[in-house]
Amino acid sequence: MKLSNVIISRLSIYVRLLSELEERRKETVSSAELAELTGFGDAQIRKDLNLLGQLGISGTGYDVKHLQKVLSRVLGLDRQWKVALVGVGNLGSALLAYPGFKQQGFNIIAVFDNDLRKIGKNWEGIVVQDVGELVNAVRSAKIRIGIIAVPASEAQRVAASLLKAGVECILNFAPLRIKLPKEINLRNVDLTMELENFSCFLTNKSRRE
Amino acid sequence: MKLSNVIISRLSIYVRLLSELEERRKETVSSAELAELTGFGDAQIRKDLNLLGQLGISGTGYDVKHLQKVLSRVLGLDRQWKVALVGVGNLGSALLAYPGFKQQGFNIIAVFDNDLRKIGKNWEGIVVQDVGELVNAVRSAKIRIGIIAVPASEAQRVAASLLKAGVECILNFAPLRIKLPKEINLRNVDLTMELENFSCFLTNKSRRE
DNA sequence: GTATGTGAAGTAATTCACAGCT
DNA sequence: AGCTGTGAATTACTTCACATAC
Repeated sequence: MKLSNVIISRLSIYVRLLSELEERRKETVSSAELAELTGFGDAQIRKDLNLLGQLGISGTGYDVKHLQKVLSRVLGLDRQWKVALVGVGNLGSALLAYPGFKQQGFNIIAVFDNDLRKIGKNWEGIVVQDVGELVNAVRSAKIRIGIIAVPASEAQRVAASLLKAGVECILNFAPLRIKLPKEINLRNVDLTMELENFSCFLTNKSRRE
Repeated sequence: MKLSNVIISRLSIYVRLLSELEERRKETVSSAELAELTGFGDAQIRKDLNLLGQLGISGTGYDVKHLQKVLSRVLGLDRQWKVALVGVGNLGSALLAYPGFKQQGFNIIAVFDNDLRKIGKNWEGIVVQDVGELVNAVRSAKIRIGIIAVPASEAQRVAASLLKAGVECILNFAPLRIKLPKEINLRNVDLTMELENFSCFLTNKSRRE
């Protein structure tokens, strides 16, 4: 079963919505209701869910509890994941303190920086290690997910270390395109790019008016 | 000229790459070189750039300086944008301290929170205002871009206030799908979703092996 | 010769619309 | 009656391939 990124993104949204519905003791939910809640089309929701098996009941909808269980399993949320974070600047610290990660089973268990003032310090309960120790530390802890929250100038080097350490997935916050072999699952969160989308939108909007 | 989001994202990448090339005193660049640097196809790059006019010179490539100027204008990077930030928790503080925004002309000039301990305090040079003042403050400052960095439970309400205040673009960091009229340019940065993509990837990968 | 601009072909994602199940 | 599952149609995005321009 090969799920594309856009589908996985929607599954993430469904699973969150479902836990909400479950809390509200809702037993079943129809694709039309999910469409209303998410803003996606109802057919799309049925298509997405149908990829995971025949989960729906005609005339009734989907069983909230069951669907949530299936989605959680498919997304790998029924287990714990170890994560390495590189860079404890403003953004890195914020990520480390973000409670949402642990809630979903993502545990940042190793943190690295190259700033001597930070190395050895306790940061949200984790001791910051020298980035020079990254390869060994990440490899021996068998960490498969890495987060890059360092300045752009260092990001490519950090990525190379993570690769060497055997990491399979990298979330990059540095505003540049890292080059990595394509078997690595690389995702970029580029905040400036998001704002540039807005400025482009507003610029062209005004031009039209 | 209607540019889709994927295209705007690529234009953002090009413009950054070009400023790098300009610093290195590179005069011209070909679509093949840009393809090598970005990982996109060369035809795609030519298609993207061609949307902005006939900017290339056959047999030579694109003039770095000129192309950069055109891209900056299209993306609206040749002017200043006022931004409102709602929520000064871990993430909000990190965004406020992030130097990349100001560099690109995005100035966070108003900050809001509902925490009495934060209201009135100076945060990176800006006084935090009560979220109750948001509508008036944002409207009178004519701010068109808003960033939501509050917990999920409050995000929809904050979005409604921003809408009321006349904001046209909203960047949402809360892990839920906000409902807004479609003329608002809403973009979501969902960190948990990114990690869920990884856990899904790793789960299915292991299953295959 | 080298690199652009661009129709045509190919691929992916979404929406439509309805047969068939409960 | 109500809602799913799904081929068919549509739309969006990407890649190919080559005539054209420098």
